[in-house]
Amino acid sequence: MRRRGRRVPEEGRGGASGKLGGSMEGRSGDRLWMSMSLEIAASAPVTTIATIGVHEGQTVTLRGWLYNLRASGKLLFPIFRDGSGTIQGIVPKAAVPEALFESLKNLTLESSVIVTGKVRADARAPSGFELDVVDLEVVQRVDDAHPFPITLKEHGVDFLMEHRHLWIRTPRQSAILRVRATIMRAAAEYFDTNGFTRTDPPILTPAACEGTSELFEMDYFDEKAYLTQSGQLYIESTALALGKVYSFGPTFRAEKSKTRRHLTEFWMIEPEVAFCGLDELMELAENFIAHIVQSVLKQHRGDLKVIGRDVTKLETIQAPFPKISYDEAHRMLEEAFSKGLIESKHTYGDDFGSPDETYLSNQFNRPVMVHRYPAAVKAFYMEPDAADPTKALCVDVLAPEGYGEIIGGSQRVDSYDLLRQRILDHNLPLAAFEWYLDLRRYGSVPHSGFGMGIERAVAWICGLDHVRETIPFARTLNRIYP
RNA sequence: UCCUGAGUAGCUCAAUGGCAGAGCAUUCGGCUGUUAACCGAAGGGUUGUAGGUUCGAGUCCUACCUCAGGAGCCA
Repeated sequence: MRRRGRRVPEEGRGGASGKLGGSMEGRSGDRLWMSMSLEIAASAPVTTIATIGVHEGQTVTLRGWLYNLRASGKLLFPIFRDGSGTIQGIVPKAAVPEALFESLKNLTLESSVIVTGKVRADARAPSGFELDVVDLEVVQRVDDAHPFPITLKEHGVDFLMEHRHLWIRTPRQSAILRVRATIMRAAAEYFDTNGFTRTDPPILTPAACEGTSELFEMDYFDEKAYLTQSGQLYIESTALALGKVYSFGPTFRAEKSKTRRHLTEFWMIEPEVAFCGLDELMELAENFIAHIVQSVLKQHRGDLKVIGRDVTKLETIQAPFPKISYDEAHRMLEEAFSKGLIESKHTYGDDFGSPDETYLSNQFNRPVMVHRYPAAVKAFYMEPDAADPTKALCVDVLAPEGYGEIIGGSQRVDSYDLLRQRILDHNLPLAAFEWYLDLRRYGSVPHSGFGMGIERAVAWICGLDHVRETIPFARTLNRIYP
Protein backbone atom coordinates (compact mmCIF):
# COMPACT_ATOMS: atom_id res chain seq x y z
CA MET A 1 0.00 0.00 0.00
CA ARG A 2 1.57 3.24 -0.99
CA ARG A 3 1.01 6.83 -1.75
CA ARG A 4 3.11 8.82 -4.13
CA GLY A 5 4.35 12.37 -4.12
CA ARG A 6 3.04 15.28 -2.16
CA ARG A 7 0.59 17.99 -3.06
CA VAL A 8 2.10 21.14 -4.48
CA PRO A 9 1.69 23.74 -1.68
CA GLU A 10 0.54 26.62 -3.90
CA GLU A 11 -2.48 24.62 -4.95
CA GLY A 12 -3.53 24.88 -1.34
CA ARG A 13 -5.14 21.51 -1.30
CA GLY A 14 -2.74 19.43 0.71
CA GLY A 15 -4.72 17.68 3.39
CA ALA A 16 -7.93 19.44 2.44
CA SER A 17 -9.85 17.20 4.77
CA GLY A 18 -13.56 17.34 4.24
CA LYS A 19 -13.37 19.57 1.19
CA LEU A 20 -15.62 18.47 -1.62
CA GLY A 21 -14.82 18.14 -5.27
CA GLY A 22 -11.05 18.12 -5.07
CA SER A 23 -10.49 17.43 -8.73
CA MET A 24 -12.91 20.15 -9.72
CA GLU A 25 -10.77 22.86 -8.21
CA GLY A 26 -8.47 23.28 -11.20
CA ARG A 27 -7.18 26.70 -12.12
CA SER A 28 -8.64 28.69 -14.99
CA GLY A 29 -6.72 26.68 -17.57
CA ASP A 30 -8.64 23.56 -16.54
CA ARG A 31 -12.05 25.10 -17.00
CA LEU A 32 -12.75 23.51 -20.37
CA TRP A 33 -11.94 20.07 -18.98
CA MET A 34 -14.03 20.77 -15.88
CA SER A 35 -17.20 21.46 -17.79
CA MET A 36 -16.61 18.57 -20.12
CA SER A 37 -16.05 16.14 -17.32
CA LEU A 38 -19.14 17.36 -15.54
CA GLU A 39 -21.17 16.50 -18.61
CA ILE A 40 -19.54 13.09 -18.80
CA ALA A 41 -20.26 12.49 -15.12
CA ALA A 42 -23.83 13.65 -15.49
CA SER A 43 -24.51 11.34 -18.40
CA ALA A 44 -22.69 8.24 -17.12
CA PRO A 45 -24.88 5.74 -15.25
CA VAL A 46 -23.92 5.07 -11.64
CA THR A 47 -23.18 1.40 -11.08
CA THR A 48 -21.36 -0.95 -8.71
CA ILE A 49 -18.16 -2.93 -9.20
CA ALA A 50 -19.96 -6.24 -8.64
CA THR A 51 -22.26 -5.62 -11.61
CA ILE A 52 -19.87 -3.65 -13.82
CA GLY A 53 -19.51 -6.45 -16.38
CA VAL A 54 -22.89 -5.68 -17.97
CA HIS A 55 -21.56 -2.20 -18.83
CA GLU A 56 -18.60 -3.38 -20.91
CA GLY A 57 -17.68 -0.73 -23.46
CA GLN A 58 -19.76 1.93 -21.70
CA THR A 59 -18.73 4.89 -19.58
CA VAL A 60 -19.98 4.52 -16.01
CA THR A 61 -19.61 6.22 -12.63
CA LEU A 62 -18.52 4.43 -9.45
CA ARG A 63 -18.74 5.82 -5.92
CA GLY A 64 -16.24 4.45 -3.44
CA TRP A 65 -12.75 4.64 -2.04
CA LEU A 66 -9.15 4.45 -3.25
CA TYR A 67 -8.04 1.00 -2.10
CA ASN A 68 -4.51 0.96 -3.51
CA LEU A 69 -2.38 2.95 -5.94
CA ARG A 70 0.53 1.76 -8.03
CA ALA A 71 2.46 3.86 -10.52
CA SER A 72 4.88 3.15 -13.31
CA GLY A 73 6.26 6.48 -14.45
CA LYS A 74 3.54 8.26 -16.37
CA LEU A 75 1.03 5.47 -15.86
CA LEU A 76 -1.16 5.17 -12.76
CA PHE A 77 -2.96 2.05 -11.55
CA PRO A 78 -5.49 3.07 -8.90
CA ILE A 79 -7.57 0.28 -7.40
CA PHE A 80 -11.03 1.35 -6.30
CA ARG A 81 -13.41 -0.40 -3.95
CA ASP A 82 -17.08 0.39 -3.44
CA GLY A 83 -18.28 -2.21 -0.94
CA SER A 84 -19.28 -4.66 -3.65
CA GLY A 85 -15.75 -5.45 -4.88
CA THR A 86 -12.57 -3.91 -6.28
CA ILE A 87 -11.53 -2.83 -9.78
CA GLN A 88 -8.29 -1.46 -11.17
CA GLY A 89 -8.34 1.83 -13.05
CA ILE A 90 -5.81 2.85 -15.71
CA VAL A 91 -4.63 6.44 -16.05
CA PRO A 92 -1.97 7.17 -18.72
CA LYS A 93 -0.59 10.69 -18.29
CA ALA A 94 -0.88 11.44 -21.99
CA ALA A 95 -4.53 10.46 -22.20
CA VAL A 96 -6.05 12.55 -19.40
CA PRO A 97 -6.03 16.22 -18.33
CA GLU A 98 -3.00 17.28 -16.29
CA ALA A 99 -5.12 18.17 -13.23
CA LEU A 100 -6.74 14.74 -13.15
CA PHE A 101 -3.38 12.95 -13.35
CA GLU A 102 -1.78 15.08 -10.64
CA SER A 103 -4.83 14.85 -8.38
CA LEU A 104 -4.82 11.06 -8.53
CA LYS A 105 -1.04 10.68 -8.36
CA ASN A 106 -0.98 12.39 -4.98
CA LEU A 107 -4.17 10.88 -3.62
CA THR A 108 -3.98 9.12 -0.25
CA LEU A 109 -5.33 5.63 0.31
CA GLU A 110 -8.96 5.28 1.48
CA SER A 111 -9.79 8.78 0.26
CA SER A 112 -13.41 8.73 -0.89
CA VAL A 113 -13.96 9.32 -4.60
CA ILE A 114 -16.53 9.46 -7.36
CA VAL A 115 -14.83 8.07 -10.44
CA THR A 116 -16.01 7.92 -14.05
CA GLY A 117 -14.46 5.73 -16.69
CA LYS A 118 -14.95 3.35 -19.57
CA VAL A 119 -15.36 -0.33 -18.71
CA ARG A 120 -12.97 -2.56 -20.63
CA ALA A 121 -12.57 -6.33 -20.49
CA ASP A 122 -8.92 -7.21 -19.88
CA ALA A 123 -7.41 -10.63 -19.43
CA ARG A 124 -4.74 -9.17 -17.13
CA ALA A 125 -7.34 -8.05 -14.56
CA PRO A 126 -8.18 -10.53 -11.77
CA SER A 127 -11.89 -9.70 -12.09
CA GLY A 128 -11.76 -9.57 -15.89
CA PHE A 129 -12.51 -5.84 -16.15
CA GLU A 130 -10.59 -2.59 -15.89
CA LEU A 131 -11.66 1.02 -15.91
CA ASP A 132 -10.13 3.64 -18.23
CA VAL A 133 -10.56 6.65 -15.95
CA VAL A 134 -11.85 9.87 -17.53
CA ASP A 135 -12.91 11.79 -14.42
CA LEU A 136 -12.31 11.72 -10.69
CA GLU A 137 -13.97 13.72 -7.95
CA VAL A 138 -12.38 13.53 -4.50
CA VAL A 139 -15.12 13.60 -1.88
CA GLN A 140 -12.75 13.59 1.10
CA ARG A 141 -8.98 13.35 0.95
CA VAL A 142 -7.26 11.39 3.73
CA ASP A 143 -4.77 13.72 5.42
CA ASP A 144 -1.08 13.04 4.68
CA ALA A 145 -0.28 13.38 8.37
CA HIS A 146 -2.59 10.48 9.29
CA PRO A 147 -2.39 7.78 6.63
CA PHE A 148 -4.83 4.86 6.67
CA PRO A 149 -3.38 2.46 9.27
CA ILE A 150 -4.35 -0.88 7.73
CA THR A 151 -1.84 -1.79 5.03
CA LEU A 152 -1.81 -4.72 2.63
CA LYS A 153 0.98 -6.26 4.67
CA GLU A 154 0.53 -8.50 7.66
CA HIS A 155 -0.77 -7.22 10.96
CA GLY A 156 -1.14 -8.71 14.40
CA VAL A 157 -4.47 -9.70 15.93
CA ASP A 158 -4.45 -6.98 18.58
CA PHE A 159 -3.69 -4.22 16.07
CA LEU A 160 -6.42 -5.38 13.71
CA MET A 161 -9.03 -5.70 16.47
CA GLU A 162 -8.05 -2.25 17.78
CA HIS A 163 -8.81 -0.95 14.26
CA ARG A 164 -11.79 -3.21 13.58
CA HIS A 165 -13.85 -0.23 12.36
CA LEU A 166 -11.31 0.17 9.53
CA TRP A 167 -10.30 -3.49 9.13
CA ILE A 168 -13.79 -4.34 7.85
CA ARG A 169 -12.98 -2.28 4.72
CA THR A 170 -10.53 -4.89 3.48
CA PRO A 171 -11.83 -7.26 0.78
CA ARG A 172 -11.64 -10.41 2.87
CA GLN A 173 -13.44 -8.93 5.87
CA SER A 174 -16.12 -7.38 3.68
CA ALA A 175 -16.65 -10.73 1.96
CA ILE A 176 -17.08 -12.48 5.32
CA LEU A 177 -19.69 -9.94 6.41
CA ARG A 178 -21.62 -10.43 3.17
CA VAL A 179 -21.63 -14.21 3.69
CA ARG A 180 -22.75 -13.69 7.29
CA ALA A 181 -25.68 -11.62 6.07
CA THR A 182 -26.72 -14.38 3.68
CA ILE A 183 -26.39 -17.05 6.37
CA MET A 184 -28.67 -15.02 8.65
CA ARG A 185 -31.14 -14.39 5.83
CA ALA A 186 -31.17 -18.03 4.68
CA ALA A 187 -31.64 -19.24 8.25
CA ALA A 188 -34.66 -17.02 8.85
CA GLU A 189 -35.96 -17.76 5.35
CA TYR A 190 -35.93 -21.51 6.00
CA PHE A 191 -38.28 -21.15 8.97
CA ASP A 192 -40.38 -18.39 7.38
CA THR A 193 -41.14 -20.62 4.38
CA ASN A 194 -41.85 -23.71 6.48
CA GLY A 195 -44.72 -22.47 8.60
CA PHE A 196 -42.79 -20.99 11.54
CA THR A 197 -43.70 -17.74 13.26
CA ARG A 198 -40.87 -15.57 14.54
CA THR A 199 -41.36 -14.76 18.22
CA ASP A 200 -38.38 -13.00 19.78
CA PRO A 201 -37.87 -13.41 23.52
CA PRO A 202 -36.76 -10.61 25.84
CA ILE A 203 -33.08 -9.68 26.13
CA LEU A 204 -33.52 -8.63 29.78
CA THR A 205 -34.47 -11.56 31.96
CA PRO A 206 -35.14 -12.07 35.65
CA ALA A 207 -33.13 -15.29 36.08
CA ALA A 208 -30.94 -17.89 34.49
CA CYS A 209 -32.44 -20.10 31.82
CA GLU A 210 -30.14 -22.99 32.60
CA GLY A 211 -28.47 -21.90 35.79
CA THR A 212 -25.10 -23.21 34.66
CA SER A 213 -23.41 -20.48 32.66
CA GLU A 214 -22.39 -17.17 34.09
CA LEU A 215 -24.65 -14.27 33.25
CA PHE A 216 -24.13 -10.56 32.78
CA GLU A 217 -25.88 -8.96 35.72
CA MET A 218 -27.35 -5.49 35.64
CA ASP A 219 -29.41 -3.17 37.78
CA TYR A 220 -33.05 -3.11 36.73
CA PHE A 221 -34.41 -0.22 38.79
CA ASP A 222 -34.40 -1.78 42.26
CA GLU A 223 -34.07 -5.36 41.07
CA LYS A 224 -31.37 -7.47 39.53
CA ALA A 225 -31.74 -8.44 35.90
CA TYR A 226 -29.61 -10.45 33.51
CA LEU A 227 -28.84 -10.35 29.81
CA THR A 228 -30.37 -13.42 28.18
CA GLN A 229 -28.20 -16.45 27.55
CA SER A 230 -30.92 -18.22 25.56
CA GLY A 231 -34.51 -17.53 24.56
CA GLN A 232 -35.43 -21.16 24.89
CA LEU A 233 -37.77 -21.05 27.87
CA TYR A 234 -39.70 -18.21 26.31
CA ILE A 235 -40.08 -19.80 22.90
CA GLU A 236 -41.30 -23.00 24.53
CA SER A 237 -44.25 -20.90 25.65
CA THR A 238 -44.76 -19.28 22.23
CA ALA A 239 -44.54 -22.75 20.60
CA LEU A 240 -47.46 -23.89 22.75
CA ALA A 241 -49.31 -20.78 21.57
CA LEU A 242 -48.40 -20.81 17.86
CA GLY A 243 -47.20 -24.35 17.08
CA LYS A 244 -43.97 -23.76 15.19
CA VAL A 245 -41.90 -20.74 16.22
CA TYR A 246 -38.37 -19.44 16.16
CA SER A 247 -36.38 -16.62 17.68
CA PHE A 248 -33.36 -14.82 16.33
CA GLY A 249 -31.26 -12.38 18.26
CA PRO A 250 -28.20 -11.68 20.37
CA THR A 251 -27.38 -13.71 23.45
CA PHE A 252 -24.80 -13.12 26.17
CA ARG A 253 -22.49 -15.36 28.15
CA ALA A 254 -20.18 -14.05 30.84
CA GLU A 255 -18.03 -17.17 30.71
CA LYS A 256 -14.32 -16.46 30.89
CA SER A 257 -13.69 -18.49 27.79
CA LYS A 258 -10.70 -17.44 25.72
CA THR A 259 -10.77 -19.63 22.64
CA ARG A 260 -11.34 -19.33 18.92
CA ARG A 261 -14.93 -20.49 19.37
CA HIS A 262 -16.15 -18.05 22.02
CA LEU A 263 -17.67 -14.58 22.15
CA THR A 264 -19.40 -12.96 25.11
CA GLU A 265 -22.08 -11.60 22.77
CA PHE A 266 -23.24 -13.79 19.90
CA TRP A 267 -26.30 -14.35 17.73
CA MET A 268 -28.44 -17.44 18.01
CA ILE A 269 -31.40 -18.70 16.00
CA GLU A 270 -33.66 -21.06 17.90
CA PRO A 271 -36.66 -22.99 16.53
CA GLU A 272 -39.16 -24.66 18.88
CA VAL A 273 -41.87 -27.04 17.67
CA ALA A 274 -44.94 -28.39 19.48
CA PHE A 275 -45.83 -32.07 19.01
CA CYS A 276 -42.27 -32.80 17.90
CA GLY A 277 -39.89 -35.50 19.08
CA LEU A 278 -36.12 -35.88 18.81
CA ASP A 279 -36.09 -37.72 15.46
CA GLU A 280 -38.22 -35.04 13.80
CA LEU A 281 -36.00 -32.35 15.35
CA MET A 282 -32.86 -33.91 13.87
CA GLU A 283 -34.51 -33.99 10.45
CA LEU A 284 -35.35 -30.30 10.82
CA ALA A 285 -31.77 -29.46 11.79
CA GLU A 286 -30.14 -31.22 8.85
CA ASN A 287 -32.49 -29.70 6.27
CA PHE A 288 -31.99 -26.29 7.88
CA ILE A 289 -28.19 -26.47 7.71
CA ALA A 290 -28.21 -27.85 4.17
CA HIS A 291 -30.43 -24.96 3.05
CA ILE A 292 -28.05 -22.39 4.56
CA VAL A 293 -24.93 -23.89 3.00
CA GLN A 294 -26.53 -24.28 -0.42
CA SER A 295 -27.77 -20.66 -0.28
CA VAL A 296 -24.24 -19.42 0.41
CA LEU A 297 -22.84 -21.55 -2.43
CA LYS A 298 -25.46 -20.19 -4.80
CA GLN A 299 -24.90 -16.52 -3.95
CA HIS A 300 -21.27 -16.13 -2.85
CA ARG A 301 -18.86 -18.05 -5.09
CA GLY A 302 -16.84 -14.86 -5.58
CA ASP A 303 -16.73 -13.98 -1.91
CA LEU A 304 -15.76 -17.53 -0.92
CA LYS A 305 -12.87 -17.28 -3.38
CA VAL A 306 -11.71 -13.99 -1.82
CA ILE A 307 -11.91 -15.63 1.62
CA GLY A 308 -9.93 -18.58 0.30
CA ARG A 309 -12.56 -21.22 1.13
CA ASP A 310 -12.34 -24.69 -0.43
CA VAL A 311 -15.90 -24.93 -1.75
CA THR A 312 -15.69 -28.65 -2.48
CA LYS A 313 -15.92 -29.07 1.32
CA LEU A 314 -19.28 -27.27 1.21
CA GLU A 315 -20.72 -28.93 -1.87
CA THR A 316 -21.06 -32.23 0.02
CA ILE A 317 -23.29 -30.65 2.67
CA GLN A 318 -26.60 -32.30 1.74
CA ALA A 319 -29.18 -34.00 3.98
CA PRO A 320 -29.30 -36.57 5.44
CA PHE A 321 -26.37 -36.19 7.87
CA PRO A 322 -24.71 -39.08 9.71
CA LYS A 323 -26.32 -39.74 13.11
CA ILE A 324 -24.54 -41.54 15.91
CA SER A 325 -25.50 -42.12 19.53
CA TYR A 326 -23.38 -41.01 22.47
CA ASP A 327 -22.52 -44.68 23.03
CA GLU A 328 -21.33 -45.09 19.44
CA ALA A 329 -19.31 -41.88 19.67
CA HIS A 330 -17.72 -43.12 22.88
CA ARG A 331 -16.71 -46.37 21.16
CA MET A 332 -15.15 -44.38 18.30
CA LEU A 333 -13.12 -42.36 20.81
CA GLU A 334 -12.00 -45.50 22.64
CA GLU A 335 -10.79 -46.99 19.39
CA ALA A 336 -9.05 -43.76 18.41
CA PHE A 337 -7.29 -43.65 21.77
CA SER A 338 -6.12 -47.25 21.48
CA LYS A 339 -4.69 -46.42 18.04
CA GLY A 340 -2.99 -43.33 19.46
CA LEU A 341 -5.04 -40.91 17.35
CA ILE A 342 -6.14 -38.80 20.33
CA GLU A 343 -4.17 -37.87 23.42
CA SER A 344 -6.65 -38.29 26.26
CA LYS A 345 -8.94 -41.20 26.99
CA HIS A 346 -12.64 -40.45 27.06
CA THR A 347 -14.41 -41.55 30.23
CA TYR A 348 -17.83 -43.07 29.61
CA GLY A 349 -20.48 -40.86 31.15
CA ASP A 350 -18.54 -37.62 30.71
CA ASP A 351 -19.35 -34.98 28.17
CA PHE A 352 -17.03 -34.74 25.17
CA GLY A 353 -14.17 -32.26 25.33
CA SER A 354 -13.10 -30.04 22.48
CA PRO A 355 -10.42 -32.46 21.21
CA ASP A 356 -13.02 -35.26 21.30
CA GLU A 357 -15.47 -33.24 19.22
CA THR A 358 -12.73 -32.33 16.76
CA TYR A 359 -11.83 -35.98 16.27
CA LEU A 360 -15.45 -37.07 15.84
CA SER A 361 -16.30 -34.33 13.34
CA ASN A 362 -13.18 -35.11 11.31
CA GLN A 363 -14.47 -38.61 10.65
CA PHE A 364 -17.26 -37.30 8.40
CA ASN A 365 -17.52 -35.03 5.38
CA ARG A 366 -20.86 -33.67 6.57
CA PRO A 367 -22.00 -32.38 9.96
CA VAL A 368 -22.43 -35.30 12.35
CA MET A 369 -25.37 -35.50 14.76
CA VAL A 370 -24.54 -37.00 18.14
CA HIS A 371 -27.65 -37.90 20.13
CA ARG A 372 -28.74 -39.35 23.48
CA TYR A 373 -26.04 -38.09 25.85
CA PRO A 374 -26.11 -39.15 29.51
CA ALA A 375 -28.82 -37.09 31.20
CA ALA A 376 -26.45 -36.30 34.06
CA VAL A 377 -24.23 -34.05 31.93
CA LYS A 378 -27.08 -32.26 30.17
CA ALA A 379 -29.56 -29.51 31.06
CA PHE A 380 -32.44 -30.03 33.48
CA TYR A 381 -35.19 -29.47 30.91
CA MET A 382 -34.26 -32.38 28.62
CA GLU A 383 -36.68 -35.31 28.26
CA PRO A 384 -35.28 -38.69 29.29
CA ASP A 385 -35.21 -41.47 26.70
CA ALA A 386 -38.02 -43.93 27.45
CA ALA A 387 -35.80 -46.78 26.24
CA ASP A 388 -33.00 -45.80 28.69
CA PRO A 389 -33.91 -43.12 31.25
CA THR A 390 -30.23 -42.44 32.00
CA LYS A 391 -29.99 -40.87 28.55
CA ALA A 392 -31.44 -37.54 27.41
CA LEU A 393 -33.31 -37.07 24.13
CA CYS A 394 -30.83 -34.48 22.92
CA VAL A 395 -28.62 -33.85 19.92
CA ASP A 396 -25.45 -31.90 19.24
CA VAL A 397 -24.52 -31.13 15.66
CA LEU A 398 -20.77 -31.05 15.12
CA ALA A 399 -19.57 -29.18 12.04
CA PRO A 400 -16.92 -30.85 9.86
CA GLU A 401 -13.24 -29.93 9.68
CA GLY A 402 -12.94 -29.66 13.44
CA TYR A 403 -15.30 -26.71 13.84
CA GLY A 404 -17.12 -28.35 16.72
CA GLU A 405 -20.61 -27.85 18.05
CA ILE A 406 -22.76 -25.47 16.03
CA ILE A 407 -26.16 -26.73 17.22
CA GLY A 408 -27.42 -28.03 20.53
CA GLY A 409 -31.01 -29.20 20.87
CA SER A 410 -33.37 -31.54 22.67
CA GLN A 411 -36.85 -32.77 23.30
CA ARG A 412 -38.13 -30.96 26.41
CA VAL A 413 -39.53 -32.49 29.56
CA ASP A 414 -43.33 -32.37 29.24
CA SER A 415 -44.31 -33.87 32.60
CA TYR A 416 -45.09 -31.34 35.33
CA ASP A 417 -43.91 -33.61 38.13
CA LEU A 418 -40.61 -34.52 36.49
CA LEU A 419 -39.79 -30.94 35.50
CA ARG A 420 -40.54 -29.67 39.02
CA GLN A 421 -38.31 -32.34 40.49
CA ARG A 422 -35.49 -31.50 38.05
CA ILE A 423 -35.64 -27.82 39.01
CA LEU A 424 -35.34 -28.78 42.67
CA ASP A 425 -32.53 -31.28 41.96
CA HIS A 426 -30.54 -28.57 40.19
CA ASN A 427 -31.03 -26.15 43.10
CA LEU A 428 -32.82 -23.65 40.92
CA PRO A 429 -35.27 -21.17 42.47
CA LEU A 430 -38.71 -22.70 41.99
CA ALA A 431 -40.50 -19.36 42.18
CA ALA A 432 -38.65 -18.06 39.12
CA PHE A 433 -39.83 -21.05 37.13
CA GLU A 434 -43.55 -21.04 38.06
CA TRP A 435 -44.49 -19.54 34.70
CA TYR A 436 -42.38 -22.19 32.96
CA LEU A 437 -44.13 -24.93 34.94
CA ASP A 438 -47.46 -23.48 33.80
CA LEU A 439 -46.62 -24.77 30.32
CA ARG A 440 -46.86 -28.28 31.82
CA ARG A 441 -50.05 -27.49 33.74
CA TYR A 442 -52.04 -26.31 30.76
CA GLY A 443 -52.09 -28.63 27.76
CA SER A 444 -48.53 -29.90 27.90
CA VAL A 445 -47.31 -31.71 24.77
CA PRO A 446 -44.04 -33.26 23.63
CA HIS A 447 -42.01 -30.45 22.06
CA SER A 448 -38.48 -29.96 20.84
CA GLY A 449 -36.11 -27.26 19.72
CA PHE A 450 -32.51 -26.34 19.09
CA GLY A 451 -30.24 -23.33 18.96
CA MET A 452 -27.62 -22.57 16.35
CA GLY A 453 -24.80 -20.12 17.03
CA ILE A 454 -24.51 -17.90 13.96
CA GLU A 455 -20.85 -17.04 14.44
CA ARG A 456 -19.74 -20.66 14.66
CA ALA A 457 -21.75 -21.44 11.54
CA VAL A 458 -20.14 -18.50 9.71
CA ALA A 459 -16.67 -19.57 10.87
CA TRP A 460 -17.25 -23.08 9.55
CA ILE A 461 -18.83 -22.09 6.24
CA CYS A 462 -16.14 -19.47 5.57
CA GLY A 463 -13.34 -21.70 6.88
CA LEU A 464 -12.08 -19.13 9.41
CA ASP A 465 -9.80 -19.92 12.30
CA HIS A 466 -11.52 -17.61 14.80
CA VAL A 467 -15.11 -16.42 15.38
CA ARG A 468 -13.93 -12.83 15.98
CA GLU A 469 -13.91 -12.30 12.20
CA THR A 470 -17.49 -13.49 11.74
CA ILE A 471 -19.27 -10.55 13.37
CA PRO A 472 -18.79 -6.81 12.65
CA PHE A 473 -17.64 -6.02 16.18
CA ALA A 474 -16.68 -9.02 18.28
CA ARG A 475 -17.14 -8.89 22.03
CA THR A 476 -14.57 -11.08 23.74
CA LEU A 477 -13.19 -11.56 27.22
CA ASN A 478 -10.47 -8.94 26.74
CA ARG A 479 -12.06 -6.52 24.31
CA ILE A 480 -15.03 -4.18 24.20
CA TYR A 481 -13.42 -1.49 21.97
CA PRO A 482 -14.24 -0.24 19.40
C1' U B 1 -9.59 -19.67 37.34
C1' C B 2 -5.43 -22.74 35.51
C1' C B 3 -1.39 -23.98 31.77
C1' U B 4 1.83 -22.17 27.79
C1' G B 5 3.84 -18.25 24.86
C1' A B 6 4.69 -13.06 23.37
C1' G B 7 5.53 -7.57 24.40
C1' U B 8 11.84 -3.68 20.51
C1' A B 9 10.36 2.18 14.94
C1' G B 10 3.41 3.62 12.61
C1' C B 11 3.07 -2.11 11.18
C1' U B 12 5.48 -7.23 10.93
C1' C B 13 9.80 -8.90 13.08
C1' A B 14 15.68 -9.47 14.04
C1' A B 15 19.68 -8.44 17.61
C1' U B 16 25.97 -14.75 21.84
C1' G B 17 25.22 -10.00 28.65
C1' G B 18 29.13 -5.58 24.87
C1' C B 19 27.73 0.56 19.01
C1' A B 20 19.36 -0.78 18.67
C1' G B 21 18.73 -3.37 13.00
C1' A B 22 15.72 -5.08 8.48
C1' G B 23 11.27 -5.22 5.39
C1' C B 24 6.82 -2.55 4.75
C1' A B 25 4.52 2.30 5.79
C1' U B 26 5.95 7.83 5.63
C1' U B 27 8.93 11.93 2.89
C1' C B 28 12.03 13.00 -1.71
C1' G B 29 13.59 11.15 -6.63
C1' G B 30 13.24 7.42 -11.02
C1' C B 31 10.23 4.17 -14.19
C1' U B 32 4.08 3.79 -19.87
C1' G B 33 1.17 -2.72 -17.87
C1' U B 34 1.80 -2.65 -12.44
C1' U B 35 -0.78 -7.17 -9.55
C1' A B 36 1.09 -6.85 -1.45
C1' A B 37 4.78 -3.44 -8.30
C1' C B 38 9.90 -2.33 -8.59
C1' C B 39 14.75 0.77 -8.07
C1' G B 40 17.58 4.78 -5.25
C1' A B 41 17.83 8.17 -0.92
C1' A B 42 16.14 10.34 3.84
C1' G B 43 13.67 10.83 8.51
C1' G B 44 11.82 7.65 12.33
C1' G B 45 13.47 4.34 19.28
C1' U B 46 12.02 6.19 27.20
C1' U B 47 13.14 -1.99 23.93
C1' G B 48 5.21 -2.88 28.19
C1' U B 49 5.83 -0.81 33.68
C1' A B 50 8.56 -0.75 38.44
C1' G B 51 12.57 -2.64 41.01
C1' G B 52 17.12 -5.79 41.21
C1' U B 53 21.98 -8.47 39.62
C1' U B 54 26.33 -6.68 36.70
C1' C B 55 32.01 -2.76 34.84
C1' G B 56 27.95 -3.07 31.29
C1' A B 57 20.88 -5.43 30.54
C1' G B 58 16.44 -5.44 24.76
C1' U B 59 18.91 -9.99 26.65
C1' C B 60 19.53 -12.51 33.45
C1' C B 61 16.17 -12.25 38.30
C1' U B 62 11.39 -10.52 40.97
C1' A B 63 6.60 -8.30 40.81
C1' C B 64 2.90 -6.17 37.97
C1' C B 65 0.31 -4.78 33.23
C1' U B 66 -1.34 -6.06 28.24
C1' C B 67 -2.20 -9.53 24.40
C1' A B 68 -2.39 -14.45 22.13
C1' G B 69 -3.21 -19.92 22.08
C1' G B 70 -5.18 -23.88 24.95
C1' A B 71 -8.03 -26.27 29.26
C1' G B 72 -12.57 -26.13 31.87
C1' C B 73 -17.56 -24.32 30.29
C1' C B 74 -20.43 -23.65 26.16
C1' A B 75 -23.32 -22.09 20.73
